[in-house]
Amino acid sequence: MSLIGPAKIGPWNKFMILKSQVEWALHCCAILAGLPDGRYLSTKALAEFHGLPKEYLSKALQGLSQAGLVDTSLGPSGGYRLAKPPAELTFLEIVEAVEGRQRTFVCTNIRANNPCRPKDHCESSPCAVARIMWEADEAWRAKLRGVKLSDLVGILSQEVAPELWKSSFEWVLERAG
Amino acid sequence: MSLIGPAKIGPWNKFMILKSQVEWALHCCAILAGLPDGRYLSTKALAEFHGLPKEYLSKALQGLSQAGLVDTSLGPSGGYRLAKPPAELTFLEIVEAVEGRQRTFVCTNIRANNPCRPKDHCESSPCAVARIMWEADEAWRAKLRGVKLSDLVGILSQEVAPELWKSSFEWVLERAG
DNA sequence: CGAAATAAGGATATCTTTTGTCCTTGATAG
DNA sequence: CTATCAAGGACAAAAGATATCCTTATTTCG
Repeated sequence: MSLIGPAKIGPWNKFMILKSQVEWALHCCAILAGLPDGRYLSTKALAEFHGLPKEYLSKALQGLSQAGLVDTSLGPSGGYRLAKPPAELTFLEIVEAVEGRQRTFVCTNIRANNPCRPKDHCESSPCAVARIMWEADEAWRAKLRGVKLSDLVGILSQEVAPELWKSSFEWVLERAG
Repeated sequence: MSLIGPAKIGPWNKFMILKSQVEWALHCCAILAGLPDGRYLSTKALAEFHGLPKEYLSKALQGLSQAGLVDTSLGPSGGYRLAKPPAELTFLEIVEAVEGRQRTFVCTNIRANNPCRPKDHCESSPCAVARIMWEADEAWRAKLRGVKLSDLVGILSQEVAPELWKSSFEWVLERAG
């Protein structure tokens, strides 16, 4: 059997996908980057601004907090702010804070099941297949490590319509404690 | 709140992960690469060699078949063989045949929920966040596109113990139709 | 021709992960 | 003192991954 052209897309249209919380966290950090010094923005405001479920967004923000990327404050006028300048915060840090640090390829070492293999056989190094897949993972990480939050803010400040940029800034300021 | 050092690993130790079928498909292709011209190896043999559930492995091989990476043959002495030389078959092709071609980052365009946004507002270009994430995806793909199946075979032929290499080859030959 | 082996693939079951809600606790500002 | 906040535990629903079983059409071999 053979098909002409690229793979027929059957049940295989679903790919490994990052959690939606990663998208949420990145957008939230972009907003926090515009916050004046010493002020905080609450989960409620961030959820409302992005049209997201507040309780679930909270889990993503807790991830950022546990990773030390944001500072938090309790009580009225509390919320989140960045723990360091946007120029020192990378995409990779944000992604990993929410999604974790595990590789996308997990080696289950199926070479060990080879029936020709002596029982006491011991592998010297990780499986070659895994090493290659891990290199691709590292290329992905390297790319994200090279992008700072300040880069995103720079792009947005050019792309977003000036009126929208301004009104959004004011919207946030009204709610920042 | 702040924690010293890297992210605390809580429930976040699970990362987006490729299907185990990707690993299986790569190892199976490595075996098929050593098959003499015109011969086929069955799902049954591939499953037994790698210690995998035959019926489920079959789904992965069907993915390879639908993508045109392997040829199949029915009946006794039937099975799979590569549809092209190992030097022309990339890791990316194999991974995508099983896992699909979708990006790891899905943009749900949450910027559209911005309450400051006019209702008739229309975006010119994809979200900047998505574009950055997609560049990382492309770096991952580029890396896998650069690795040929023949590269893997080359590494394995050097790393695998010569006796094991030889006995495995013979094991496969005995079962190849 | 008939029997055995094969790939293709549909139907179904189970387990894990993702997504989301609800509630309690302790801290803080006004 | 009260309202508001983050942290986080418990729980539920939906989606995806990991299988297993069965049917169908095809091919080889005796």
